[in-house]
Amino acid sequence: MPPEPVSRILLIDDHRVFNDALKSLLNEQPDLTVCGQVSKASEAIHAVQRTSPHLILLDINLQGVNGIDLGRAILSDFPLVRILMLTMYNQPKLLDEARRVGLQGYLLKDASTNDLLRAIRNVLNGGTSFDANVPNLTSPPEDPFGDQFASRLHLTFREVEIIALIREGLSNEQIADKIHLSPETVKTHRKNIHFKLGISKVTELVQFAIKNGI
Amino acid sequence: MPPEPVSRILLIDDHRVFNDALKSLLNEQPDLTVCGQVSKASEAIHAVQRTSPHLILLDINLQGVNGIDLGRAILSDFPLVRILMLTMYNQPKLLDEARRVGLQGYLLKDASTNDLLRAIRNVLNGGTSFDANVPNLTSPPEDPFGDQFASRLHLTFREVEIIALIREGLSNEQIADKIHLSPETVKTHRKNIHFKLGISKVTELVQFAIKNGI
DNA sequence: CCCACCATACCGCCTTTGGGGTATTTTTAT
DNA sequence: ATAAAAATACCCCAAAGGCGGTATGGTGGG
Repeated sequence: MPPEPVSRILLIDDHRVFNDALKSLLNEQPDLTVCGQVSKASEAIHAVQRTSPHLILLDINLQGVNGIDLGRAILSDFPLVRILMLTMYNQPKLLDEARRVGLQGYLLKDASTNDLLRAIRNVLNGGTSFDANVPNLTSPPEDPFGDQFASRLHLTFREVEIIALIREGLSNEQIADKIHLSPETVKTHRKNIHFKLGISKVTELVQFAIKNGI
Repeated sequence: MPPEPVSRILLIDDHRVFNDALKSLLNEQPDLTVCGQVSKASEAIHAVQRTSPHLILLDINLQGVNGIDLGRAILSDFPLVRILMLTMYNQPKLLDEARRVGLQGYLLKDASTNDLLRAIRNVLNGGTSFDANVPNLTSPPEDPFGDQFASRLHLTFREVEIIALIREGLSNEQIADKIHLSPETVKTHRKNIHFKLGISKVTELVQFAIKNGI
């Protein structure tokens, strides 16, 4: 076994109803660490920047601000962070919105600690945990779509397709031939991909592709 | 479990002392198959070309030709094949030469079938089995050096270093700055790397680097 | 109906890679 | 001591990628 990497978790919670139990739970896990905690939405972005968490546990009820909006804001600045939403309300509409925004999970605060821990690990492993009854779709990266990175980063079908071909080592020209496009169009898609992923080089793109199983 | 890929093994053996027992042993393994057998060094290269083996079991005592020289010749044409040398002689000098040439293992013919099988699987998994007493260094890719792909592909220290930097997304210029070289030198190393790996694009290089944990 | 998004395509300009060389110095192995 | 391998560096030229634009047809939602 390698030395086991530690995953940093940031808590964003207004009420603190949940956090004491949660924190002692997390403290028992050698591979998980709470890297910070904020209670105001205004501090959230800064905290993310400061602590570079792998996972954010986000309370949906922050003063005034909608947790989902905050989630979206965080993701737009830090597209690679994974966010698990905690809520007291089992509202399909909110769940759906969370999913659309690109969060990795939505679970009820009355979930058992076991369920919670399972959800956390699941999300850290690249899966998602949605639904009010915390059914953990133990799904490592598989299909680019369906709550995967593709929708999270707003990648279109064409873009994912082209990422795969770039990863295979094809040039713009070859890609164009293969899917019957102008090389110029491939270049355009490529520019958009770079923009969406916040990268600028093929090397970064290949790494992204491999990490996400494209 | 995935459908379990079958590994092809090519035997190059002059004496056939070993092969009958060996072949029945291999036949019992569902995931291993003997894809060919030759007894003359002159046929070896052609057989490798024809059968694309994953592993070659190479007798060190071929008529006239030194098995190590043959191993070197095979590797120069097929750098990705893995070669396990079989010998009756426990000669540290030969062992050392085998290692330097880039073979993955050197083991005595009187090794137990268990040891042999262990060595074969080990080498197929990317490890090495050297030493006369068949100590299997059950080592998945870790350190580039120490009988890993680096020596197998004759990559030098500088080259591995530069592969790592390329993978990180640095340009020739940036690499040059970082390790205090001329960009032209970095280009030269890069050309050599491409030649040794038989590739021509960064994308392929990044994939190689990730696969080998550089 | 309009707007946002997607997919398509082109232009120009500059940087970076890739492939072909050659050459010198330093290190290592025999 | 000497030969081989590694590391350094330069040349030229072509190919590919990155970055800045702009533009048009299609589609789907409010």
